[in-house]
Amino acid sequence: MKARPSAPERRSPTQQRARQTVETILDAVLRILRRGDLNALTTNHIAEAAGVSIGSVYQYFPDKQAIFAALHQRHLAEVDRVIGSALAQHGSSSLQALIAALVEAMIDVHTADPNLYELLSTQIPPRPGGSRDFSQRLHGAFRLALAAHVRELPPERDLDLTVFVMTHIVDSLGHGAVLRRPAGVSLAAAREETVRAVLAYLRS
Amino acid sequence: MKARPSAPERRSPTQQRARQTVETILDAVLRILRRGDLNALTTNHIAEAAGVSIGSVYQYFPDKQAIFAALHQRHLAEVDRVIGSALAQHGSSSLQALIAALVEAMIDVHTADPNLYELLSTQIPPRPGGSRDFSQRLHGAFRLALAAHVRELPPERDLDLTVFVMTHIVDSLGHGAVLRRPAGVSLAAAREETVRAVLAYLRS
Amino acid sequence: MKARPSAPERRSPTQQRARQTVETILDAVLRILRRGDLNALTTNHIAEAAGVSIGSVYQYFPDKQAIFAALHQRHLAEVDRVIGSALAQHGSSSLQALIAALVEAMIDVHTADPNLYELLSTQIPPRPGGSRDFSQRLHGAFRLALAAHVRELPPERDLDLTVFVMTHIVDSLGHGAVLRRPAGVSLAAAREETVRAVLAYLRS
Amino acid sequence: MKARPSAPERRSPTQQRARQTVETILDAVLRILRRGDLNALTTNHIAEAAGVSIGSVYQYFPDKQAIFAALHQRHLAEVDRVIGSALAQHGSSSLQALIAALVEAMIDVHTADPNLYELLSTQIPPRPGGSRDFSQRLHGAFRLALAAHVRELPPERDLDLTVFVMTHIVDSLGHGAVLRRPAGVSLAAAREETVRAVLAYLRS
DNA sequence: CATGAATGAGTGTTCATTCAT
DNA sequence: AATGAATGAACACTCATTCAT
Repeated sequence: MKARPSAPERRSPTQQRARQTVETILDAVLRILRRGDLNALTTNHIAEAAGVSIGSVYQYFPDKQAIFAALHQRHLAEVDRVIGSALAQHGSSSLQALIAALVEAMIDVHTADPNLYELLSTQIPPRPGGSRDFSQRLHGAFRLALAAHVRELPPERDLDLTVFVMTHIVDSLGHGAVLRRPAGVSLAAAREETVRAVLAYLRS
Repeated sequence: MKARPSAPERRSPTQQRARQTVETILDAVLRILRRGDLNALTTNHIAEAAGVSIGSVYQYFPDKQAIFAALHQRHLAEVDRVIGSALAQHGSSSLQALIAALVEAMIDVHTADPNLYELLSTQIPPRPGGSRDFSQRLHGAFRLALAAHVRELPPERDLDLTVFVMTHIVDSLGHGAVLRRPAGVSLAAAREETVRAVLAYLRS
Repeated sequence: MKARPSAPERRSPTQQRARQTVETILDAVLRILRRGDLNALTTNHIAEAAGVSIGSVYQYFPDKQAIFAALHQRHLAEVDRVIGSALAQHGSSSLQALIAALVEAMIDVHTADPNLYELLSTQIPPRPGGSRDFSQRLHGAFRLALAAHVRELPPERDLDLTVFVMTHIVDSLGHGAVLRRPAGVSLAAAREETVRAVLAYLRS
Repeated sequence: MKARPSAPERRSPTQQRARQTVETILDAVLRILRRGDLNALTTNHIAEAAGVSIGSVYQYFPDKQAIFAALHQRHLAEVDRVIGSALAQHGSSSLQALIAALVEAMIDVHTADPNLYELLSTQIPPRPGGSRDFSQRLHGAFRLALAAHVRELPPERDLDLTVFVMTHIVDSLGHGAVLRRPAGVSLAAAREETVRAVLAYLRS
């Protein structure tokens, strides 16, 4: 926020280093989550995994919760990016293609770090009134997505409700497809089936 | 152990008292969960909330996990009961009515203690191969349910896959309907919409 | 202590049963000690191993210590018996034979339950002034034993001191021979060597 | 980390402080042992007696056992030192003087903290094959000590066996002289008698 | 700013002991 | 007497957090 009169592309070294440290810490958490060692998610271990001192962690995060909150933000940002990209590529395709792209995108986001979403849902207090952050984004995306295909859909659908349902179907199946998939079910099949379920619901 | 020729329904006092204590402890956990105070789920607090000493807790549960495992069993038993009852009442109704009953039943089970299911999914190690216990029950139920309506369904559906999808839709929406329902959406609407989604998926 | 007018060999059933229970409990402790599971020496486990209820244990022993104290008494009684028997058999043999018999006897007593003596020495508070009970017995035994062989011994030996030293040599080597014997040393060799050490000390 | 060209004896403050804390904790254990309050040997009490927090104890010791293991090491190091010093001073004296010096040295080591050795022997698992660490040291010392006096000793003695016996005599009497000495026996007399017993045994 | 030693409230758990049955 | 469910003080240990260096 400080004035940068001359060198436009330069952040103050201070801020840059700080940003770097924050990222390092968040990456360390993801690394631990990917190892699946949920018991290693202690502040001291996170610091060690990040290669910084525990003091430095508390320099940037007021408490442990704040680390997860930051990850939540990063997650939301990625969801934004991924949805935006899906809309850009398939905005003028058929409804089926568009929905498929969105579903694929959402599943991808969640399959990259399957434990992350579970952690966040446990650790981030779901603020009363629904996880606004999250579904507002999907809300907007789906509104855009569906706008071009209104005629293919039954009229009089409550958009809030529809997005609520779609979000949960996609989340839950994307998540479950990675963590709880039964023996005989392939990941690809689970994906296709999710798309099928969402489309069927939309058209019903 | 005392002779009791006429009243056959009596258990030995010893076992009865023990069973009672176990139930008291499990109920205390539910009470804490309902209060939403997830941080109060310590063994000592559970004992206090149950009105028994910490020693009594460990008389019946080898460790903290075992408490949750017992709740898991209770939950599964209730799912069994509820599904069985739905099948009994609507076994010969239309597919729509049957599915609606099942969905309602499942949602009811989960809405009674919305935090419980979340806790269990976090604390009970999902045994490799999928949470067999749980979906096996739904599997059987749906198989029975669908058997009478095969003609209404598209042929060649993979039952494992179908149950996997349905289970997640019902779980996720049942759960989300209670915990994350957006402002403008009523619980009844969420239920109806879940039924609609499941039926649409089944028929697709 | 109750009058037994007619049946001379009969104790009162009450007392006999009590005595029996006490022995059962003490035997259970020895059994646990022989298994080497020192962590299983809890009152509850002792009761279980004895096949009695924990309540019964406290019927006969005011507290846990008292159990070990009773074992201590039993141990002392056995030492008495064994020493007496050695004196009876070898009272008129050579000094060497007598000492050998005493040492063997003492080692036998300690090797039967090597952990017991260690436990007792840890758990029984060594009353100030030396463990009178124990060495008093050896004291008397050795006094008797040595009396017949005064001429073989150097004059002017302090008997208290001599017994103190002998007791410790025998105890320590008898114990160590079982629990800490190095690889290349046989039990028999350790015994012989103990006799040698004691005799050498006595004659020095 | 600061430049310190002239004073070479300084350790990094980090390590020094840590080392200090470790020593403080170990000293606290000895202090408690000297008070004889064996029940106060809890981790929390040790921390309190050391004037550090319980957290600091666990910063340096993985568990309670490790505290005793560290004391064991310290004890062994002192035995080393003391034996080395005895050998250095009396290496060329008579066998009697040498043995006397060794015995005195060992007794001194054990009389400083008579409860320590008992605790260690109870708490440190005696690794199979005999407490190598310990007797190996005495082994070496005695081998050196005896080497110069072979002619005074009977030939064909098994060195392992001899050291085993001597070690136990010295340990047991050194220990007993402090903790279980009978009323009429002075500490000095007990020491002399131990030397006499060891020499008599060696020459037998 | 970074460090990491130090903190201590709090956790899961044990076990000697009591007492209603 | 005998039982064993119940008790709860105490234990070993963890971990989020602070602060002197």
